[in-house]
Amino acid sequence: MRIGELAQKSGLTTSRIRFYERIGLLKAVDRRLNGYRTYSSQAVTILGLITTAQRAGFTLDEIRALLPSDLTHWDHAALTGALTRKVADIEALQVRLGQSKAQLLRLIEDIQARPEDMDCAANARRVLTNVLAKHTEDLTVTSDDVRLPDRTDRPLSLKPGAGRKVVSR
Amino acid sequence: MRIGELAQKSGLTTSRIRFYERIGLLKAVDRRLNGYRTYSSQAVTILGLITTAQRAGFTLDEIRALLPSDLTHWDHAALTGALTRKVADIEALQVRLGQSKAQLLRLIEDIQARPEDMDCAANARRVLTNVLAKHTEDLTVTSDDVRLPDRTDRPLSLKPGAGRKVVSR
DNA sequence: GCTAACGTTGAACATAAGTTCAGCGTCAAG
DNA sequence: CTTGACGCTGAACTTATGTTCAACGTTAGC
Repeated sequence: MRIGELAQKSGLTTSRIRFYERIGLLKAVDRRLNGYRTYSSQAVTILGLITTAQRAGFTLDEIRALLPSDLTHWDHAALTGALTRKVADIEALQVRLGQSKAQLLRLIEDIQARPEDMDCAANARRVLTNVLAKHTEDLTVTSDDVRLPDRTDRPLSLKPGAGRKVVSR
Repeated sequence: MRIGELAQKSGLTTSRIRFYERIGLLKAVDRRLNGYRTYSSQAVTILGLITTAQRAGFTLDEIRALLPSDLTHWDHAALTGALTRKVADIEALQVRLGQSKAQLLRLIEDIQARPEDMDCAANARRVLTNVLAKHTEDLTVTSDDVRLPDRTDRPLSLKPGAGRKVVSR
């Protein structure tokens, strides 16, 4: 089939399919004499796998490292290893999400719990102090701490090495 | 204080502080006659708030929209609204994380549950079919469905509008 | 033979949140 | 007076995941 049909069958755009080829992720492609790409029905499966893996939190680089050229011949060890690590990543993120959610809920309550006799400015200071309490602790500790406190100070997202970043320098 | 001291006190880099100023996020800055930036101790608080909000999943744009120029004068309604929406975003992501994790665990089990009498190729096909089952359903349904199935087909991350994307076109 | 739909390419653009760099100015100590 | 640390600017670069565009080639139907 040509690229348009593959796009339709896989639900991806043609630009995305060409992009995957360019970065070496989709190698199952041939060329007709006129230069048109041709795909077998395997390509649909591969694209399905790619988007499924993406949904599960794998980057395209990770997927490329795991996807074999022959779909019937996987690297079992690497695969289950990567899957297990991804589960751990997810669990770590779940923990952080729970903490963030709890902090937000506490904050919402705290804002609404302004004592009748307190003016807004004072309330703001009170809430502000509470919000920054944990962070400031971190800071004062960090300032002459040797082991970094695991970098929880970054946006919430499921990135490959989200936990243990080794700054090679 | 000058920028270096603020960087040290806030734990951010000077480039990051200048960047925040450039994008209009940190307005609490004055200039000496020599061109050097000067900050009050409020700036430390503001930077602390910014990184705390970032950790909780707010983008810099969102933070800019919520941060008042006067820390004692917040927009209560906008703030609690944003906080509540962020909690909802987190809950949505928690659900997706749970699903992804469950799928990965199922997949790991499935890979290891290869029947003794089945060769690797056949096992690969079996597992592959299972993995893609849900996705293929989605696809066949989507093809002539009116309401989009809520775009769960994208990487896991906590982005502002992660749930309900309105394509204005 | 024309037109519409499809295909090709390379390059540029988009986003978010910064970092890095070159080239220059300022300031305090020795 | 020199040196080193600190500061300034604007521009370019980074990462990941694509999209968009212009300019051109191919093919099928009429």
